[in-house]
Amino acid sequence: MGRGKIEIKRIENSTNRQVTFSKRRNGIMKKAKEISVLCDAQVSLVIFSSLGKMFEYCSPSTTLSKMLEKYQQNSGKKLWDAKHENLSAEIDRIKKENDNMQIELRHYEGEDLNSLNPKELIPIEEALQNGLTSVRDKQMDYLKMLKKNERMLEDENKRLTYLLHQQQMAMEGSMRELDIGYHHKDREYAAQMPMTFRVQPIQPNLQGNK
Amino acid sequence: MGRGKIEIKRIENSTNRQVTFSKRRNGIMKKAKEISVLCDAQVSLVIFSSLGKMFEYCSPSTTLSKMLEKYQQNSGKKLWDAKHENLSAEIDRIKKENDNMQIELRHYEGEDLNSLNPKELIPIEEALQNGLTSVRDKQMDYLKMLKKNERMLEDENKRLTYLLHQQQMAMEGSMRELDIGYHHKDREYAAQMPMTFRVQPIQPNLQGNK
DNA sequence: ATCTATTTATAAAA
DNA sequence: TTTTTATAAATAGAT
Repeated sequence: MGRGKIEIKRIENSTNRQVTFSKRRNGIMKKAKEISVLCDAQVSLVIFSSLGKMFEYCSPSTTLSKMLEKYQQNSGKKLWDAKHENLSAEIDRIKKENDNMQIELRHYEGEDLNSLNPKELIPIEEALQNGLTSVRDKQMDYLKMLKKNERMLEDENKRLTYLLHQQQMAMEGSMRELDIGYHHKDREYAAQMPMTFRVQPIQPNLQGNK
Repeated sequence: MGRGKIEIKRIENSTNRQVTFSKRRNGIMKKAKEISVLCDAQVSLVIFSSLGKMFEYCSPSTTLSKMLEKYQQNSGKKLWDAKHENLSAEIDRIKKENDNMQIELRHYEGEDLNSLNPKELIPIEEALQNGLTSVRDKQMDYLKMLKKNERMLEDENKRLTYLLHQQQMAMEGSMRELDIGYHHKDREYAAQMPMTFRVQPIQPNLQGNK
């Protein structure tokens, strides 16, 4: 339908091909619109040019998504279901894993044991025994740590008490030497001592080192 | 392009509409094929008639799925991603659940305890203790069942031994009465007794009743 | 379906 | 690209 008849085969001349594409694309779009209107049909048309440019038509009464939904129902073919199936398979796999763990947990918690025979009880008992031992070891560790901290605090306290006493003695001595007629009690001196001179207790590490 | 020009609006006559649909559908399919070949383009065309019948064309160099994949990339529009996202969310949810159970299991097995503080160890210890108690109770149940079976077997054995002895005595007695000159020993009579007369021990129930 | 008068699409040229 | 125009192709209405 033009000045000359053409064979239906790839147009080798790139420019001609582009021009023909443009014209025929318009033509096919127009036809798609027309059949939609004339015949009350639903059409979806997606075209990619050889250079990857995209063109689309979809009947106004529908959407591409709806069309594809119907397409799948109608044809039984799968469009995205490869992905869906991958995801679904993944879900099934994880759910199974989940169920197994759930069962294992319940067994550890002493439930659903009737479904097990005596031989199957043995590894569970062992695991529980080991777990219990580990947990109690860990608790013991914490206890030891607390005790150790306590001892450290006590030692530090003794050291500080000693230092404090020494200091007080020293100050009392120098006060007497520089006697200026006032006789203060020890605790009053202590109260007047500047903050920076007071002995600070170390901060005990109650968390242990983790 | 026909005997008369037509307006592009819905054809009210149902038969005409059907016929026109059929003709134009062929036309548009042909055009789709032609542009595919002539211009090296990729075309996907899906048509539903007003009665819901489906027709499809897709360039031979591609598939509808691939086209739609490209469509999504190109347009940024989402076709199926609502569904995908649902599934993905489901997967995430289950995976999280999974991880939590995994951690719980590891704790029960006495691992990764360093990430817990002393307060958190207590419920685990309790659960383990309870689980261990339950498992051992169950094992005890099985033991009791075995013992019970054993007792039953012993009782049955006694009963059978008694019956056997009684029978042998009875046979010995009648043999003497019908004495025919031969003097068989007891065990030889027993060996000649037909199978059906021999005492069968009951089959003990080693599985318990579950 | 098939025919065919007519409209429409478009190849080649500009 | 778009327009032009000669011609091929599509198709409306009839059969």
